[in-house]
Amino acid sequence: MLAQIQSTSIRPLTTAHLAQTMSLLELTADELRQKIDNELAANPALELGDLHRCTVCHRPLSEPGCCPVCSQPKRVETEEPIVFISPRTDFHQPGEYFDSENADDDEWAPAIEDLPAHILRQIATELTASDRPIAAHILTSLDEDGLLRLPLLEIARYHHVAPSQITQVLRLIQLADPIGVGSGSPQEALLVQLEVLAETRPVPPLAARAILEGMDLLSRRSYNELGRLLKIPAAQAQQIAQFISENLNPFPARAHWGETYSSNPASLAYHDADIIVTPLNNTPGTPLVVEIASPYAGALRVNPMFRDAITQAPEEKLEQWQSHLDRASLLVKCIQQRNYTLVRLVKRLMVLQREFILHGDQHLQPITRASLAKELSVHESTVSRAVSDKAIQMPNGRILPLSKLFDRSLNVRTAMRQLIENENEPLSDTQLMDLLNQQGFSVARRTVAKYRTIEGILPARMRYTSTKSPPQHS
DNA sequence: CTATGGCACGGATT
DNA sequence: AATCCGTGCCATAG
Repeated sequence: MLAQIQSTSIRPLTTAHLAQTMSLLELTADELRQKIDNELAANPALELGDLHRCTVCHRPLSEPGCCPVCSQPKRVETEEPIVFISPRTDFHQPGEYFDSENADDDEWAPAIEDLPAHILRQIATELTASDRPIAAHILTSLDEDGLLRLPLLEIARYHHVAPSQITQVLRLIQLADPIGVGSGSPQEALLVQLEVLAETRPVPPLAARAILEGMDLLSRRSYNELGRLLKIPAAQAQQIAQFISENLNPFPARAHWGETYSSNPASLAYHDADIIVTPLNNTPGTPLVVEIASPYAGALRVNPMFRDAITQAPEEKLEQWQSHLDRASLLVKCIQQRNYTLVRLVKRLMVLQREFILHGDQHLQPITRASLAKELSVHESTVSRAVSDKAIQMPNGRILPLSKLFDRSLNVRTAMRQLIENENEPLSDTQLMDLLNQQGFSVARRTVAKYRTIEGILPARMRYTSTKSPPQHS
């Protein structure tokens, strides 16, 4: 990589160059692709060479040879993450990648893909050949809210398969990124979201029943009636309703739910994950495989013919050509710099947050951008730029903002939630504080209260009724 | 009197 | 330089 950087240098770096490197760092993969596309169109000195492909799986690579995954199929002895730059953002699947002859390099995914494509890409690897047309059928039938208004039986009949297979495919879709998408009703969507949410954090025990039985009451906000239905105090009913409205979304395709029905198209734009992490295999010490999306990586270069031609440039064109050449080489160089920084940063991040990635919120290390910057001996703002606006896809398929890996208090909050979840009698903030301090989290009582409200948990006094009332489960 | 929420301050983060 | 976050102090509710 370093050799490549040096080989394209023409004029020495200026502060303007550095500025561009920094601004590139804060672009997401999609934004970067757009910028490159613009530059490609405007600058004849820049060209797109052939993509390298993995010799085994044909996956596009930024460097010639075999991709890091195929070349290390059974490497389990190291916890060192495998981080590499990928020219595309697709999920990696050895052997099942594009056939090289069918791969249409001209047709890249659009910068902002539509919802069906977004979902399909997430679940593509889990679909069998016979599932594919079904998934396509379902995805193209989604309405604008992300709901499926088509009877399942109809789809089953159309494809001549058992309804159970349909539900199986549908299930995959529902668990994909706008969670709950493809559900038959807002109700169902809420339930799916609730279920997924419950995997990582406690949810009010009666929330499922509230959705199932009291949907109309929820939407009418009649908490008293809801309370009566669930045999709980109205205050608690309201708490549940609040939880639902804050954390769940009956229309998965809409980014936000609430009074603001303003159909804001920007909020519907799902952007790709810029980073994708998967465990290489399921053995305990398995390395993490991390792809960093960087469009055209390895293919973008300065046109060598253009460079040669400049020696014979007509006098009046010389200045313009030279500037084209400079711009082109600068962009290439800056992108390589960007990728290099990103790789280093992500690599370190993966080591630090390995437990979190594999085992969830509780294991998140409260690291700061500043500390990471120090370790990598770069400026803090560099880390800040690199992290901002980017999204990372976790092994479970969730796409979350990269900044979540820098949450200072998530681990404490999850610990606190668990304490409350397992409590026999409501614990006061002070008691919670003591317990948390025992676990090594030094937080003040006042802070516990803050976290509690952040998590939408009622004060101990109000929780009393909920614990004492019928211990029903759903 | 105890448990919480509000306000504001200082230090960390961006 | 602006902003966010944890915390202490104090008022208030129960």
